[in-house]
Amino acid sequence: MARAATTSDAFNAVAEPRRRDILNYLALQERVVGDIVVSLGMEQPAVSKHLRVLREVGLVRVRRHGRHKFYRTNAEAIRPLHDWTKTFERLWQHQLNRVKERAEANQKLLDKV
Amino acid sequence: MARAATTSDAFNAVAEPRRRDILNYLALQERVVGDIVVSLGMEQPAVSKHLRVLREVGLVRVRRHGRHKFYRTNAEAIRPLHDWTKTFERLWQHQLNRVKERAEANQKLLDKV
DNA sequence: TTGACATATACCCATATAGGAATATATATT
DNA sequence: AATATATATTCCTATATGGGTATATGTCAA
Repeated sequence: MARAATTSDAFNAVAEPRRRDILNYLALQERVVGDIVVSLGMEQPAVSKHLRVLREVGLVRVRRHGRHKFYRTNAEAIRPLHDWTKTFERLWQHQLNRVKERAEANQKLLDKV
Repeated sequence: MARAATTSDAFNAVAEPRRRDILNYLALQERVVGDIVVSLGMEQPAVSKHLRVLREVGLVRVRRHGRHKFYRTNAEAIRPLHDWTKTFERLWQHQLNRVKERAEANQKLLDKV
């Protein structure tokens, strides 16, 4: 089997860095394709292709106005990613505490020397 | 160019669902490869290959004991993912509020009929 | 040393990619 | 109608993938 399609879910879609760039850029306000091309310095076909992937997994929404198309990030589609990562939040806090505690213990030992 | 390597960063590594399964499984306690094979019902070589990818991007840590190897999730490596998704948290809350408000407004109109 | 057990790697293959260049489609303007 | 503008699609290619099967490596036990 090959790798799962980029369009199979949000996890695969956002694995590509340029697509995350696009999502960041479209987060605060909707933008026209040409703006993305200029602002992110990518080729226009590349932008269109990335937008297609993002649209297919629901990460962006489109609105047509004449010959322009306004894209915007659909934050709701990022939520599954957030939810999954969040299940580990407690763990890295715990791991950080252990590192911190050990560092402090070592410091105490050093202080005695 | 082809797709970025699965080992290029955590985003690409966790795009594969079975690797997320493994990370979930190894989150609470370290486990031996054979346990993963049995518990997740995968072929042993497949597990080893997934573990290699996860290890290369720092998502798991290994400890050898005799002929066994204990793997555990390194939650800290998931943090960049969490941080990125978190920047959109405010947005989907906002978008949800808008949906809710509109629903309530529509309900009010219906009540008058 | 030989054999059993645990894990890792090598090899094969079908498949999807991202980028680039060229072209197609759709809409507006004159 | 003809042209310009905005966006999307097609075609090409090099590359990496994940699964399966077989095999290699490493370690323990007798």
